[in-house]
Amino acid sequence: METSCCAPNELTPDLRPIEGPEADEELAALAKAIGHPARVQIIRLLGTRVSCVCGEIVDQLPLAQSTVSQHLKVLKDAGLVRGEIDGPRICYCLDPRNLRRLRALIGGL
Amino acid sequence: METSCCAPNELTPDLRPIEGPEADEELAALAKAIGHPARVQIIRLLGTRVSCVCGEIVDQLPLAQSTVSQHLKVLKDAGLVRGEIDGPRICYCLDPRNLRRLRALIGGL
DNA sequence: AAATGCTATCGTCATCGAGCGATGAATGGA
DNA sequence: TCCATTCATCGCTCGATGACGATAGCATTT
Repeated sequence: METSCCAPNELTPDLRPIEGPEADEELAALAKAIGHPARVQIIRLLGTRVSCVCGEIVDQLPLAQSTVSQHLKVLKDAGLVRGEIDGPRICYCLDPRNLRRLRALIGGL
Repeated sequence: METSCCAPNELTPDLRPIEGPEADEELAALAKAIGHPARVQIIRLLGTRVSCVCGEIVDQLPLAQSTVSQHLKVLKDAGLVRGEIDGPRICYCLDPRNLRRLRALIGGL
């Protein structure tokens, strides 16, 4: 049915503090997840695609499938990317909430 | 003579592209440098201090002096921090230019 | 000249990260 | 039911990272 596989992009305000020990940990974790060129590329890919991508990412990167899967796991664990099962494949998309969170934290520096 | 040890904060516009392979590498490198809680704390410290700090950083962090020095080196290599010799000690300060650069790159995601 | 104080660097160790091929689990189609 | 496709996970190697104590370099002060 071609429903967008990505969540409805909730717009509730983010009340988490922008500094303090927890914010430091959070920022470090998010930044660490982006701290690799391949993962930056993945995020860019997911940003440009209107629909969410699945294994096309593997085709776009000069890396083995297992390696790309690892990078996706890192991004998913950091909360920057979500993956939803779509039949035999898995549909990845950005998590706009945590991306905004990252921008806010970086902006607070 | 208590001259501020930090450079004059030049305001020339940043013409570097915000996306593409080079930008990906650059963003990854900058993010990687921030990808550790201690380094986030260091950046925050340097941001709040009016004057540039030197070894006070060691006092503020629960880490050995050599470890802090290592983290400072990482931040310096990434271009986020500058260190200038000030007599017997070394004065560290943020590099506002590359901090802005980081914000721009993150904003471009 | 010698001593002190501040940082950087070195050596070491444990852990993590990145990369790959091979294997395994789950789904959809033949 | 069996096969093909898709993705995750395992096992492995190797280099990078984080942490520390100890040591060396350098400027100021005595």
